Amino acid sequence: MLNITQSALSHQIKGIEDQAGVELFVRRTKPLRLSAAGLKMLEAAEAILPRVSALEAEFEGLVAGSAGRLHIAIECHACFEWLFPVLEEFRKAWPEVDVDIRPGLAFDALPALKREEVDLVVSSDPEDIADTDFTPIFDYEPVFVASSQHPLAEKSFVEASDFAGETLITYPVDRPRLDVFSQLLIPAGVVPKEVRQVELTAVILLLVASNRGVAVLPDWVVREVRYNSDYVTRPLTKGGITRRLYAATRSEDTALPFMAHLLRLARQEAVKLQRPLK
Amino acid sequence: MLNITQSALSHQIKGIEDQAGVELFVRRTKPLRLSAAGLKMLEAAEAILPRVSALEAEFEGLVAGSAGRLHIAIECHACFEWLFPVLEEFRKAWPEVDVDIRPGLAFDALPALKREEVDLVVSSDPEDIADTDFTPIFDYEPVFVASSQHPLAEKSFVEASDFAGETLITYPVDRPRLDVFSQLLIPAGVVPKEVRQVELTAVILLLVASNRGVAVLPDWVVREVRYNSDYVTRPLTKGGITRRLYAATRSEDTALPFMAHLLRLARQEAVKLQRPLK
DNA sequence: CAGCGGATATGAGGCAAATTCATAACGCTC
DNA sequence: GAGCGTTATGAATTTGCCTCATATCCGCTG
Repeated sequence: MLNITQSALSHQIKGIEDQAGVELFVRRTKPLRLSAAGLKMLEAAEAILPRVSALEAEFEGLVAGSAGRLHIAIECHACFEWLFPVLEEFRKAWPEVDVDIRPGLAFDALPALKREEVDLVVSSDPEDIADTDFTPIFDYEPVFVASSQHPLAEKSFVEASDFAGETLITYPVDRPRLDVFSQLLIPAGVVPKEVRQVELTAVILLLVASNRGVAVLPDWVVREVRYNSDYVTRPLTKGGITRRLYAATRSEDTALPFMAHLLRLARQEAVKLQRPLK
Repeated sequence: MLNITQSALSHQIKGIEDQAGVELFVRRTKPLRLSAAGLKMLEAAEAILPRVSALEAEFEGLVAGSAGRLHIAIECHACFEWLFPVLEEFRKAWPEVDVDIRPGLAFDALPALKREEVDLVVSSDPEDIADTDFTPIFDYEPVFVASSQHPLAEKSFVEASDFAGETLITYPVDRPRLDVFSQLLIPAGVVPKEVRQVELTAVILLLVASNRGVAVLPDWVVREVRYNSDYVTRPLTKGGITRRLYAATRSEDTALPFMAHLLRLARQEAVKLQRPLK
């Protein structure tokens, strides 16, 4: 059964007994029987060995591609909103994949990707990094949101200078990571009167509605309020600004079946987001 | 830290990686970091290794004599009654000892002792077995119990022939294992009119009280009903029969500290049993 | 960006540990 | 108590692990 000679097994048993300092078998009887200590060891073995087998099975699934890890860092703060339904869908298809969203990596996400701390980074700023692929997911437009009572509601579009006297409500991240700053205000050298940082999208909208400030959010975030008369949404600059969202992955992982599937699902979800909701 | 060269460790890691078929470390970075698979393995190790240490600690306690196993078989059916409080006491003193009463070994208990299926047998029939010690615990007297309404209540003692017309209530074990039969009826060649087997002592007493039969029980079992006017107790034969209860143990175990302690506790408990209750 | 230095990997050789083969000892059964 | 199946032991052999020596890799510094 063990593909080993009887002698080797006998030597092994003796070895374990010497190491443990106890007799594992009752030799007084014929045939051999487990002693009290032997039973304890059997108990332990029956707890441990399946754990080891499970680990081996997990590794096997890992090389077969049916299992794996998919820890996601999102630089884009609002992306949670569309990512979550995607992951819900994904989990059903790949139950063996360990899915997680890692918060607190909003910055420094790309180095973390290389260090294998995460496996996918959602980002708007592709860089030319070796062994890292940036797969486009969808385009979006950062749009200006204000209360319909706000003076800027009169304009058909807003520009950098319009922000000079405003209170701008943003997510709590560094300014260069925010589209308003990186795409509009920093290039124009404009600084808003005040910047207020708020964690939740719903709270930002609440503050905007009560005219405590203005915000810039991705179009798909504000699609829910576009037809709400409390708010107005306006393009940034005359033609609007378009940005592209990417999924950054290690090149070795990009072709992984579950990774490809996630990217497909993400693009699908994006299409749904563009549909005006009725 | 491991008392091993760096080279050996590197070889070991490679060996595990080859066997598991996965990379345990991310070599892209400096210093080395655990990969997803490596983290899984670490998780498993942190579950398994303490389990192994616990086993080793248990074995250590075993050889030190502070731990051990004490599985008890009782041939004598009623012995449960006095054994239980003894074990309660014992557990407090030897928390590391695995104490249990093994039912269903009422017969064949001594061979089970040799086979190390149990570690102590309570028996009234010492045999001369090699490597087996019989330590006396206490003497008792099997006494006749009947309803005070029963005709035999008139006699000052009962003898074998008195049982011929009676319904005898016994524990559900083979007749030779019952004191009435082995000590009285079998030698005299008497067979009761009927034998009814009942599991619980309390139920036996109930049936006796309602005059559905008579019984023979150890004196310490019936001490509670001795002064109850529903019952009478009478010696078997004029002088009464005396029996001795023994604890049978493997000779190698008899001197074990916890074993000696249990035997002492058992003898102590026996003294309490002999005291008439007030 | 070259070059340095610490960290990790590789290869060959030696040695200890595990396996095997041969056989002895043991415990049952008849 | 002979005979058989089971378990243990010892010596020879093989396997596999460790060390030493050295190569390679990677990040850092100037």
